[in-house]
Amino acid sequence: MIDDPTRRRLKMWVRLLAVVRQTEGSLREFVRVNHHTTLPRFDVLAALWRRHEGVTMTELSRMLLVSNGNATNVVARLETDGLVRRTVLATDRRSVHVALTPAGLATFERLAADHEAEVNRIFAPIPDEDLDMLTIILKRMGAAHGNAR
Amino acid sequence: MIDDPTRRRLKMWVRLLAVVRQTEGSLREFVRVNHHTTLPRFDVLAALWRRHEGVTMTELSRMLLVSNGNATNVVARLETDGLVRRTVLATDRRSVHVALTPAGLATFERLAADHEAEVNRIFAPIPDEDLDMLTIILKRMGAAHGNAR
DNA sequence: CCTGAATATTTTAAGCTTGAAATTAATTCC
DNA sequence: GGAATTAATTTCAAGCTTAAAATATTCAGG
Repeated sequence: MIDDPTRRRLKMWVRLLAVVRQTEGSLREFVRVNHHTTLPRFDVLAALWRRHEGVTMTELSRMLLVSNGNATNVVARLETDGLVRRTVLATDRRSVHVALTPAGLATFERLAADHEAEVNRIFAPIPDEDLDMLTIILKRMGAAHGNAR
Repeated sequence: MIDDPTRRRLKMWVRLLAVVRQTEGSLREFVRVNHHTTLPRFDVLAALWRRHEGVTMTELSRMLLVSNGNATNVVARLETDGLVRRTVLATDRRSVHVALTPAGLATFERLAADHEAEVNRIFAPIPDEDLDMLTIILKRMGAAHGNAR
């Protein structure tokens, strides 16, 4: 019972969740204090930066693993602030294309550099071997998720 | 630049976040469909189950890594449903003691068994070695977090 | 062409979450 | 003992998030 593999998986999940929540807490505080913004907004900007030609709302919500309604809200606020632009596609008027504005690009690039440095700071104590091993295992876990559904 | 250790840490974090979000999505769906409840409620019940003598609101929010106002809300809803009990401490009338009711205990125990099985199902493809390695690394990461602040 | 199914998005209602302000109680320090 | 500080919790406003319903558009058959 002590080494019950089911229990071991549960404990790993609890730890995984704890590490992620602590880290998210640190990063949330960091972007709030230093850039007056939030993680969901950062995530949207980052997704649009990676696909600088722009994406549809459906693509965006899949990239971020959030609901479509959620994406609508965050994007709407970013549009109000002039950081992203929404345009209805001429080829399919159901679809909405979202892309960074020049202001959004500039904002994100400032933000991203600091964010990366902060992530680096937070994980600095993790030895390189752990980091590599972790990345490999996470890659496999992501793949398993994809297959499971 | 390709093997920039800072970039490696960032990529690991992005993967970590993705795995956790996918898993949370699966678990959220699972508890919603099978038990008509949510993950935040489950988390509170689990924390109270682990400390069956009950905890104060402050302890609870620290255990769950959420804000105090958040804990107040979720606990208030659980109290309405008769799953937890709140009592002002006689020794310190500022503090509120929260504990499972018998109904809450019964509900949680049904829930927990299924939840554990689902976590097991989700992580079943992960080999035992990966699981052990992951647990060790996560333990170190948690410790690093503790030290960093 | 027209109707029905499928697709993309927004809207809605409810709940979750945060950070800050407000409230209440205990403690400390003259 | 009373004022000021500290501590525990709740309240509040704003934003985040989801699932489901509503809207609008496209597509596929007849």
